[in-house]
Amino acid sequence: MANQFGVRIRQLREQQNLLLRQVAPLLKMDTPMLSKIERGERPVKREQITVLSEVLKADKNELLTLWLADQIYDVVKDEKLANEAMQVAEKTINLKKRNKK
Amino acid sequence: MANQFGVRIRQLREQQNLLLRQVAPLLKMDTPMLSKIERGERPVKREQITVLSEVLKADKNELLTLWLADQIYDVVKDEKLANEAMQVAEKTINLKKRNKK
DNA sequence: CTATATTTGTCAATAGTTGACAACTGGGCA
DNA sequence: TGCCCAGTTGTCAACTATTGACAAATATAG
Repeated sequence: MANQFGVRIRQLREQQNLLLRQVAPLLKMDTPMLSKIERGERPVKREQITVLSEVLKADKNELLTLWLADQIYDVVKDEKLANEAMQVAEKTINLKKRNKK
Repeated sequence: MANQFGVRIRQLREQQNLLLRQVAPLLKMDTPMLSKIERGERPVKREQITVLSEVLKADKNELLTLWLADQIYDVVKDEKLANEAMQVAEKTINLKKRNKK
């Protein structure tokens, strides 16, 4: 599982000298769970990012971007055609954006 | 569900005047299933792409690229930060590639 | 050794996916 | 009109995967 996200939130948590057991309850999970999330062993839900960014006083967009990048990476990580696929996907994204939808 | 892949295989099938009921059994599925796949209503498994490219005499890499692009698109389609995330993911991909793994 | 922080392993409950089938729609044509 | 035929839609039980929760193990510091 890709994990720039987990690495980053661990970094943020440690910078603020917060313990897993302090942060976990705020996210309504237990300590082992948060540990696993930070190490990318368990997936993070999109909705949890908002709470995380508040608790860790982090920029939500930064975290969201990392989280999305992880999802994307998971899709293509073992693929020879990763770069080609990314290009095609990017084209599609920009096309849809232009069409207001 | 993103569906450049489905659109393309439908196109290929129609170009060759093949019917759903002719192609579906070759892929070990029934007609409704293939119909749904072509319209993006059901996901396609990675392993099915090889068989599909053979049955439809298509370039496997082309189909694989479209399929991957669909997966990527599904991840970011409703995201404001889609482009940023794509950039980050691309960086990661190229980094890992450089590190031989 | 003890206390505290984190990690690992396990598992039942739940949620999601799958393949299969029946039923329906729409078009063509006798 | 009625009957095919190609494709579509809806449903559902069986299966698979994910989840949250907990106990136990490990690691680190005094």
